[in-house]
Amino acid sequence: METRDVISLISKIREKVNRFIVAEMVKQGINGIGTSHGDIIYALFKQPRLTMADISKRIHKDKSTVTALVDKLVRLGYVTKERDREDTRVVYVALSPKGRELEPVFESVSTELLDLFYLNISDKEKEDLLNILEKIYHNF
Amino acid sequence: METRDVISLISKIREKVNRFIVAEMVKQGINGIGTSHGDIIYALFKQPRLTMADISKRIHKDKSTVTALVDKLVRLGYVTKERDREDTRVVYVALSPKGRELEPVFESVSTELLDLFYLNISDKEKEDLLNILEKIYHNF
DNA sequence: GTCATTTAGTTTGACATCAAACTATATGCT
DNA sequence: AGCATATAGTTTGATGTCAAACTAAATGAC
Repeated sequence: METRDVISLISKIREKVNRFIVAEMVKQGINGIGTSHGDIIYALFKQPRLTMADISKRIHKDKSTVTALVDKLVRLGYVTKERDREDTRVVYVALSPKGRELEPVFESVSTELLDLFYLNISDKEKEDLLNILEKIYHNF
Repeated sequence: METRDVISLISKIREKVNRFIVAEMVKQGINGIGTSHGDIIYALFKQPRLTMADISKRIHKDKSTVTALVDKLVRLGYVTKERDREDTRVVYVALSPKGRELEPVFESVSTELLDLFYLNISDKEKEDLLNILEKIYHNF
C-alpha cells in the first residue's frame, strides 16, 4: 500500500482494459483488431476522413506505426486509403461500408467497458479521479 | 471532460512514465534497458534469485517474453542464469555484480519519478487516488 | 515400474511499435 | 526559374510481446 503502487496499478488497469476490449470484440465476431486499430476506427466515426499524420497525432503513435496499422485495416476491409489529387504526398483514410458497420459494436463494447470500469465508483470518486489524473498528466 | 477520458488518461500517463524512466536511465548511462527489464532487476533487488516462472508472475508477462527479456539482461551482463541441480527444468536468475550496481541508479530514478508524478498532489489526493484505482482494478 | 499428466522453460511465428533512413512532393527564398 | 528546406508517408531494422507448439523433466496413478 505505498504511493509507488499507484504507478503499477495504472499499468495493470490499462492492461486489463485492453484485454477486455479485445475479448469483447472477439465475442462479437470481430477478430484481428487491437486497441490501436480501434482508436483509428473510433476517430473515423467522428471525422469522415483523416490523413496519416492526423491519425498519428490523434492516437499518439509514430507515423510509421500508423502506416502498418492502417494497412492492416485496409487488408481487413475496414478502411480505404486515397491520395490527395492536389498534394499527392497526402493520403486520406476513410471508413468502408464494412468499417461503418462496426459503430454499434464499438458502442456496445464501450458501454460494457465503462459499466465494469466504474462499478461501485461514486460520481464524486469519478470526478476526483479525473481531476487528479489530469493534474498528474500535466506534471509530465 | 467525459468519464471516458479517464481511460485514455491512464494510457497516456503510463506512456509518459515509461518514457521518463527510460530517459532518466539513459541520462545515468544505462542503455538498452526498458521498463520490463527494470521490473525484473527491481524484483531481484528484493529476492536474490527467482525462477523464470517467478519472474513471469511478478512482472505479469508471458513466460516466453521473460525468456527473451532475461536473455537480454544476461547479454548485457546484469544477471546470470543457472539450472537447478535437483529439478533440472528450473532455471534460477540472479543479479551479477554489475547488476547490483544498478540499485542506487534505480533508487534515484524512482525518487525523481515519484517527485514529478506527485507534484502538486496532496496527501489526501494520493490516498483517494490509490483507493479508487484499487477498486477499479478489482472490478476486472 | 511403466505410462499419462503436469510443469518449466524455449522456440517459432506473428504483430505492434519506434527510430532512422529514405522517397517524393511542395514551399520558400533569392 | 532554381535550389534549399520542409512536409507526408513508406521502408527497414530492432525489439517487446503473446500464443501455440515443442522439449525435457518430474509427478502420479495403477
